[in-house]
Amino acid sequence: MKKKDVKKISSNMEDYLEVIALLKHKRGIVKVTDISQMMRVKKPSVTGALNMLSRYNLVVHEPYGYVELTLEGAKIARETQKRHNLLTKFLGEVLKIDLRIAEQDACKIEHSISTQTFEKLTKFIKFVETCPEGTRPQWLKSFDQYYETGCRFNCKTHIVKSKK
Amino acid sequence: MKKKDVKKISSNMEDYLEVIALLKHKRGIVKVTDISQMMRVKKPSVTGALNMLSRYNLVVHEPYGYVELTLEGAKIARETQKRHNLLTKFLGEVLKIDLRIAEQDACKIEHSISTQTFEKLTKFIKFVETCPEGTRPQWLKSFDQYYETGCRFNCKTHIVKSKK
DNA sequence: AATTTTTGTTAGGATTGGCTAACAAAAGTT
DNA sequence: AACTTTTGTTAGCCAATCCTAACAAAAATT
Repeated sequence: MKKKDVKKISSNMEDYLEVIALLKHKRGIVKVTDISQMMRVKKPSVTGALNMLSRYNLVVHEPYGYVELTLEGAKIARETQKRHNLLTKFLGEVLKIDLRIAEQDACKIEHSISTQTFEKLTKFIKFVETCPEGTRPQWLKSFDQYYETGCRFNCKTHIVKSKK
Repeated sequence: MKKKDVKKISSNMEDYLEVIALLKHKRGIVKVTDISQMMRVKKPSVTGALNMLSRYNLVVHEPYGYVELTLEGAKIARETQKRHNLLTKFLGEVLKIDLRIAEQDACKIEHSISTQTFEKLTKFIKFVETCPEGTRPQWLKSFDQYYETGCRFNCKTHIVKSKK
């Protein structure tokens, strides 16, 4: 099956898969009620979503039984979570957005970013995290200050000074 | 009317408003066919969307007439475009994502970012653009290299070297 | 002015996704 | 075992979007 033939599922379905994976991980079993609570939708909506996910072969779900992800479903869930975590990290750690808001934004943006953006951003965060200067690179601290005060210290000047 | 009372419109409606504003700006008048082409939907879909936007008082549209944005509609369109441009800039100029892809991503993400993220990112870009080192700050060049080669030159070392 | 072409609307249908009310099944209690 | 509570499904409804086919209005042509 070529890439072009893979029917893309909706953001919504991605969200369901993500939640199912999370519950599976946290509790071992996945029940309609739990999904319902976590997704903040009523139970019939969950039943409906599960039917659709079953049609796409992304979950296995016998009526009144537990919910299981298929391999394909688990894969999509993992990928979605990866995007989610990446974005949360970028917004939270790099930009220092409030965690709650970073989470909310990540939750929505996660369905929209291209592979290329995902990869660039991954590298970018790695670039920030592996900075030899310590936890937070100088230039980012400089940005923090710029954001707070509207002023900036010149990177070069600063470093030269610190060597005195 | 308090903020909480403002009924939020869908991403879709935001897109229509954005396109209408764009056409208004480019051609002076806005016709169903143009919207249809730019949105890549059929004309009946446009008629439908315009009816909905009219109900929300975001456009004025007499049957068979031109389309006009109301003040409120224009405001939403402007804000959406601002988010769009910001994201395109960030992805394109900072991360150097291919322009086409940056555009596509921006187009989707623009509907999802919080005010806080918008503002932080705005400052971030300003921080990058007003860098005293020239067009592209040293740390970003360093990232470019890191992305290309997987290796990084130490910022301090580099600067010290360049002073010899 | 009559005809043709273009443009826009209506009517009717599909899909996704959510809801309530009512019922059925499973689990827990006495 | 019988009853109650919890859990899950079905049925039926609504809204947002999109579509096609058919029609109506406006614009352009002859």
